[in-house]
Amino acid sequence: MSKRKAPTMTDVARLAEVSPMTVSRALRPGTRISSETRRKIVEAAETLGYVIDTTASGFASGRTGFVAMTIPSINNANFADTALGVTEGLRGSGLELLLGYTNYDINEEERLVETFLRRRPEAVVVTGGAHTDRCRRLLEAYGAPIVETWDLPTDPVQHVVGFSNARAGRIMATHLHGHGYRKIGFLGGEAARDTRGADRRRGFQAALTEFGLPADRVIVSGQLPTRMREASQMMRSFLDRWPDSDAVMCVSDLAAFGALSVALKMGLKVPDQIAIAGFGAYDVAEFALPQITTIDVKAYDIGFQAASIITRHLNAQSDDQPPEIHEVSFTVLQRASSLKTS
Amino acid sequence: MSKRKAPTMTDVARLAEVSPMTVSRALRPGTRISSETRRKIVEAAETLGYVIDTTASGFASGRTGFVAMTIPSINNANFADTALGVTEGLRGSGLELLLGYTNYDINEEERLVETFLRRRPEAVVVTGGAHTDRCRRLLEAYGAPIVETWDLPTDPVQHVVGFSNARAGRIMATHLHGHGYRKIGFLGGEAARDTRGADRRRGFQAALTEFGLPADRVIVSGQLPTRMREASQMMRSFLDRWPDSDAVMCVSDLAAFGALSVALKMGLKVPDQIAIAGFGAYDVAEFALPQITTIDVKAYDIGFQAASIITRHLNAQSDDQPPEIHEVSFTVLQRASSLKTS
DNA sequence: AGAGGTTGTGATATCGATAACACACCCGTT
DNA sequence: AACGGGTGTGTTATCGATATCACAACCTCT
Repeated sequence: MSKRKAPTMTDVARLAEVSPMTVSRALRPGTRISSETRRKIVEAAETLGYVIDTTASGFASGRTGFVAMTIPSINNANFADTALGVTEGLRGSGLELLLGYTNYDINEEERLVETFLRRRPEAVVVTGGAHTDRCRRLLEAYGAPIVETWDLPTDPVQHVVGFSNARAGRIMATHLHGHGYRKIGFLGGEAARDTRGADRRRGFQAALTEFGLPADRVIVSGQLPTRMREASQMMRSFLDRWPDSDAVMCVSDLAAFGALSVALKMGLKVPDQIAIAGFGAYDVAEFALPQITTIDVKAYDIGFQAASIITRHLNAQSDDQPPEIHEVSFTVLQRASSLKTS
Repeated sequence: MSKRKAPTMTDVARLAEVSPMTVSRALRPGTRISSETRRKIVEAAETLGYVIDTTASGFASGRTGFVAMTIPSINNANFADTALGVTEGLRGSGLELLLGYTNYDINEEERLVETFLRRRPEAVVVTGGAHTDRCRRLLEAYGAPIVETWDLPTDPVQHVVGFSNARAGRIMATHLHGHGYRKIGFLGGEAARDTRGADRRRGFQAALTEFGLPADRVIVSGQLPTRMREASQMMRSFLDRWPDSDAVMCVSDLAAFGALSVALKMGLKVPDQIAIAGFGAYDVAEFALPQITTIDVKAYDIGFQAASIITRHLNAQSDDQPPEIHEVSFTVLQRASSLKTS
């Protein structure tokens, strides 16, 4: 607790009777040093309680040893899986992952990205393809690999690992239509902040229109993220306004669970009177009664591929690698909540 | 494209036709500089997409401007709330929060703490009071405020903001006993890794014993964290082994939901045939049918108080402030899952 | 024996910012 | 006119480590 100063490499060097440069080598792998000298130095370092200062070493080597990642919400199983994929994909590269969350707000994202860039990460992973102009400029001016995830932006900053959210919405509409549902709605997908959810909604609506169905049964909440609480209120409004509806897709499984809860409390039979579908393959969709139909995105793979792009580009000799665009797959998990029993 | 270097202060200085020192002043508050010069410099910085390098500035100024925090799991609503509390509590102090997760593993925690200390954080917040010996030594030797949270360690490293998990378990046992349940079990609370969950379990068991009830109906899984999937399997084992049980507390609400799902699927009436209780006041406990009885911990407050301890001690003149121990409150939310209808 | 290579170590410059000092200028006061 | 004090800017040294080059000592091969 005292303000005594931490020992430096020079202190260690003095004690071991070598130059600071030799200490530096002794504490790193892959350097040429005699084992006797190294032993002496490691012993001196232990004696002094010396721990290397990455502020200084990163400064001198030009390497900070970390990758920055922004996600909309800390507490989200999908993004947590992607973060896990990045972490494991970076293993062995000497890079670690630092996370920050944006609360689904691109202004907050801009602030966060700037904060991260101040620490000079060796690469940046962001969620989504929508950014403030300034955030985009910062990313473009920053001389390191940038990966956008969970989306397929039409005009990417650099690398992309994602999927088409619009197509995911479209596929769920097709599933519901194929199982005989005709009065179909959507909960969530606020356009200004949850751009990926909004893309799913628009793809969903477009498909309904193509099937000759009306696509106006939509409830969008200003409250983000749309989770159980928000969705349960939205479901009440939805059933109030369009009581004859026979199916509803929700922007996420959490929302779907909130909607399911309301439907059951109101005495509706799911899926015979109303079908409910979600997105994201959360645990809660699997353990709900009935189980909730959802879309399983390879969230872990998104992160893992992002990490592999990063390590590949950081190791590349050439300065001028082209950006990579990876599309990941997703699958519909058809479950009881959207499969009529009769 | 990826190896282009990020712009430096000297680049900005050149463009704005001033010295680097003047740029440094222009980008910091509380420095003397003419507003015209500042305007010119800020404009040049924007043009270049320049953001200050805290590696270098921290190096020169001896301040790193961040607080490190370790949490067991990224995807956990309670810890996310605590992290949010820290973030907001630090607002205005010029400090930001960097998070790392330990996956409920104190060895991983040690590794993570060491990694953080290399970056010289101005304070460290950890979850829980159980650490490896070496981790403890590192924290004690590090000359900055340390806060342990979510627990009341008998021998704290320094500051503490937490509550007694044993007492939480005890209170839930009292609640179940008070509502007429007598054959009561517990799911979860693995001792080696989830020490806080284990404390809740032990407090729970101790209370049962005091009521003259057997306290051996316990299923502990080695799989961590104990969430819906793990808990559903544990619940099957539990009901298989003690089919006459009339109540069960689970280590968390996620586990409780998994257990509820199994009970309902097996045709058991909740709460009349079996009561189910959780911990943590997750959304899923509120939206489940029936709603799940749980304990609401002031997770946000834990973080906020930790932040206020940190800022207070960093600003203190004296070197020798005593450690602070804050106990936060929690409340039982009595819900349908443990309130017999007859 | 001499050329050529390898190994282990040291000396020096440097990374990007800021602290500390220096200084020129302007203003109001005596 | 001389002085004191504030203001805005530049110069220099420095934080703790590493990249790079230099070099001595030793080895191997012809």
